[in-house]
Amino acid sequence: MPSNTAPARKSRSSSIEVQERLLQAAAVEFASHGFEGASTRRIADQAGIFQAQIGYHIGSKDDLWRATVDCLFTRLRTELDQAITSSHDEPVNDPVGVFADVIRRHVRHTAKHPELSRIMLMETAKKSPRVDWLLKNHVRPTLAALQLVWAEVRSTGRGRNLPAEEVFMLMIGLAPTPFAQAGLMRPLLGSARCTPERHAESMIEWIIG
Amino acid sequence: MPSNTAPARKSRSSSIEVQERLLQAAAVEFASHGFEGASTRRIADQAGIFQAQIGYHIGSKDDLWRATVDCLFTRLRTELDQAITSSHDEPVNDPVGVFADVIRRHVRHTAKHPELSRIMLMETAKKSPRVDWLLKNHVRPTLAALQLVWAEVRSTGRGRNLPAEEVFMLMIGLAPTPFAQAGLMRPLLGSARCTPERHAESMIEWIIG
DNA sequence: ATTTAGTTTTGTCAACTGACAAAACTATGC
DNA sequence: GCATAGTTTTGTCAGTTGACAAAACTAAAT
Repeated sequence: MPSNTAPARKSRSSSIEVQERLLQAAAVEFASHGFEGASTRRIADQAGIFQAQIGYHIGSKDDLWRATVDCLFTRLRTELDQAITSSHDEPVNDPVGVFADVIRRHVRHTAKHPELSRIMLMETAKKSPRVDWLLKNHVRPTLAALQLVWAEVRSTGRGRNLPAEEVFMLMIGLAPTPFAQAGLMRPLLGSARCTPERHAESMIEWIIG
Repeated sequence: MPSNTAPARKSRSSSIEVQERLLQAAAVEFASHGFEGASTRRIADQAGIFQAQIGYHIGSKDDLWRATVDCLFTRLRTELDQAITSSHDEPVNDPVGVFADVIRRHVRHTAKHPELSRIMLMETAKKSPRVDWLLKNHVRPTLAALQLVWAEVRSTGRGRNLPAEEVFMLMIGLAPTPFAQAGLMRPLLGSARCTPERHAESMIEWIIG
């Protein structure tokens, strides 16, 4: 690992920039080949660095996977939090509008960055240390935040009569489908129906009604 | 490849039996590691044969993948066809009941054999020769059959006002979620909600209403 | 100018990958 | 009993994998 002390050295390509390219390339590779199928050499090539630098900057292949998911999930969480926390500032309280906004942001984000959905799709077949880590550090915290919003929606009497768990399944299972399985879905549904905007409105209808 | 002529020889373990074990093992391996991550040696070990026999009985790794998907999809199609064709014999015509039966069979089958759903999940991220082959030989024919049933449902005035394409997406995207992503979904939703029966009824409610 | 910490580059390692060749084996047909 | 077709077993091939070691390099601190 790089500098753990001192006032941050400078370097030929600023270490941070290297890590960014690395995590970006890793996301694409893990998303298209899964953890085992992914090659650290291909990732390094794509990032324009040497394979051994992965070990230096991040660590093992497993460390790289976790760092990649950390990065992707943080970006998603930031996006969703904008819908949730911004509502607290407003005087008017419109939980339904907030939840619809969450759905729209989630779908848009999934369409623009299908990597996270695909990585989760591939690694969550059965219990594993990686899945446990994923649940503990990212999925459960995110869903806890969503659950609060959904409870508010239900308390206004609006929204379909669905338990929060089913809403989560609809969001996790359905939102990425047209984009994370684009090779199958685009020929099947047509490109028009695989638009984020259109898919988001469908999902709002299904979940909120 | 084995006997292409003559009255089917006998052998130490009947060639057919070897292929069955092989395809079974291949399904599990491809489903858990994807095409690239799968190892023909692990598959052979699991089937209790030597790696070189794969080449003899089936062919290349790619041939093995296609043979595996052929086998899995045929089994699914047989299951679904029982719901569709059996209704033609009956004097009473109840498209809604038939479609609900299709959903129940699909969900049950996906729960019992998650391998096909997982293989499709992993390989259909983007267009590829394998995806083209999958669409042409299996997905499109199956969906064409389903489309007829859905049209009948809609013509009775029942069933939600959804285009067939969205119904397909719901079925393909949602039916496998609790089982093909069991490592994520069971801890999240609880085992009780991951029952095939319960999930099937939820899906019938979402699709037919 | 020289030390020092951070970073890159090159090289190597055993383990594994899929494919192929050829030998060994086995049951059947004649 | 012997040839034959079908099947299994063993061995090998070049290529790739993740990890590690060490050298080379660079920029800042003294």
